Parts: sequence; C-alpha cells; structure tokens
Amino acid sequence: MPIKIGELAKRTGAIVETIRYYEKERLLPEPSRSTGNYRLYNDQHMERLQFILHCRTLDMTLDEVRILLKYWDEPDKECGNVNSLLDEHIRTVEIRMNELMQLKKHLTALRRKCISEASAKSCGILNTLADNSCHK
Amino acid sequence: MPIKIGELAKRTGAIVETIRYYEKERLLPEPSRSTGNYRLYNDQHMERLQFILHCRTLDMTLDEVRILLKYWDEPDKECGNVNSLLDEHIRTVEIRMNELMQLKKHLTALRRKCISEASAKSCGILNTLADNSCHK
DNA sequence: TATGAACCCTCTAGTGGCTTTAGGGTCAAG
DNA sequence: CTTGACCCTAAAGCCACTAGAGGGTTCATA
Repeated sequence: MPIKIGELAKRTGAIVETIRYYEKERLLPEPSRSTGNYRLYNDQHMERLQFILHCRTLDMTLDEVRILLKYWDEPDKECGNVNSLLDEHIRTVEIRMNELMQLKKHLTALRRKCISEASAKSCGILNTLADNSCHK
Repeated sequence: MPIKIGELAKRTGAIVETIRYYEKERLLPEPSRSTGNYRLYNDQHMERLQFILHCRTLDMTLDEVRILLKYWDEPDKECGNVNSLLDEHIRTVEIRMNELMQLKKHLTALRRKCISEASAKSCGILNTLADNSCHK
C-alpha cells in the first residue's frame, strides 16, 4: 500500500521538506511516482527514513549516517567499523559536554558580576566582557 | 599608532577574514584607510573586537552580541536587560547540556548492543537503529 | 631598477542540515 | 466549477564564518 509524502511525514515525525532533502542527498532512494507525479513510498522507504531520523536524534552527521546505511545495504559485511564510528561519536559528544560545562561556569561567574540594575557604564558584566586581561 | 588588519588579528587571536566579516556585519565600525587602501585600526577597534570575541567564546550569537554592544555604546542606559540576556543564555546552555547528557546515555546503551565483531545483518547496533518501536 | 615575499584588497561561493519562498500542478468534495 | 488540501520543482535563506580567485601594495634584497 503505497503512501504519499505527507503520510510518510506524519508516520515518521519528519517534515515533508526534510524527506525531499534526504532524497536529494541520496540518503533515500527515489520512490516511484503516481500518475500525477506524486512520490509513492513503501515500507522499505519508511524503515530507512526511520533509521536516518533515529541517527539524527543521536546527533550523528549525515556523513556518519551515510556510512551506517552502507552496512545496512550490505548485511554480510563485518560490523566492526560500526562500533568504532559509534565510539568516536560518543567521544565528540563527551568533548562538547565538557566544553559546555566550562562555558556554564564562566557564564555564571560573569552573571554574578552584576547583581543590581545599574547603568551600563558601571555594569560588571559589560566591563568584564570588555576586559582582555584574561587573554594576556 | 594605527595598525593593519594582520597586526590586529595577531593581537586579538582572531583571523583576518573574521575581522572583515564583523565589519561587513556592522559589529565593527569601518576603520580609516591608508593611502594604499589598507584598513587602519586604533585601540577602540581592538577593545571592541575583544569584547565581541569574548562573547563568542561564551557561545553567544552575533545577535546577542549586537544587543550587548548597544549598551556598550550607550553607557548611561540601565543594564537590566544585560542581566536577562545572560540569564537566558545560561538557560540555553543548560538545556543543551541536558540534551547531550541524554544523548550520551542513549549512545552508550546503543554501543553495548554490539560487543563482538559480527556481520552487519546481526549487529545489535544497526538493528536497534532500524527499530522504531521506541517511537510507537 | 627589478623582483620576490609578505601582506593587503574585493567579491563570490562553499560549509551543514535543513527551512522558506515563489510559482505552479493534482485531486476529491461540495 | 470552484475551493482547499495536498503535491511538485527550483532557488534562496539561515548562521558564523572560511576559502578561493584574482588582483594591488609595500618593502627588502639582488
């Protein structure tokens, strides 16, 4: 039972434009068309789209997804590289988390510089931002 | 003592292209020019650039920086909105941190699905990514 | 005086992962 | 026969730069 793009979007939670974009990027194969030139999708398309969306919720890049899809397409290959791709991805998430923790520390320290509403001239926040002594 | 763009870049840690980009975006005022049409910067330019760079290391958007610069330009204004801008920014950093923590949990759970190198067909990682039961 | 290296200029296009917009076509119900 | 919901393509816009093409300036050295 083939479905149109709007129905596929509804079932997967993607938006229509994103689906067309994935097709243009060759992450999804071109589906067949109706007489009125509407895209017609089947279950394989839906499964593949769900795979992609699942990877994206895990913040993988489309290039990473492309690699995983290659394994998906060749089920007899060894999956060792899938492991290492995931390990690397976990590392980048960890790094970004640490960066954000540092960031938050700096921001809250900065926030404490101004406790009352004063004039911009004497605002501890603005003055600290202008201060470059920490870079010297 | 006016300096050229390369020297300004060296002193602030920015790269030349970024400085020209900030000028195009009207974050930095147009500097004067030498006879050979080279940009010539003074201390005010440097201070302002440092302010911007400092904000950027704190992951603020250029629109946020623009708002802060308005206070910088009007030192007699009340700085109450500086506080709330910062509070909001801290909130977005916190939200992103929580997202990443969830993400990491999911990723490490996924990683455990495949302990040995097997074929892609039977790889727990690929099968979990394909599984949409968690979205039903 | 010529030349080369290091710097500077403008303008344009590319990055990622979409989203938005413009300007249409298709199809079923009323 | 018209309305409205859906669909189509192609191109531009988003952010914050970065890179590249194609040239000009400045200064030291041969």
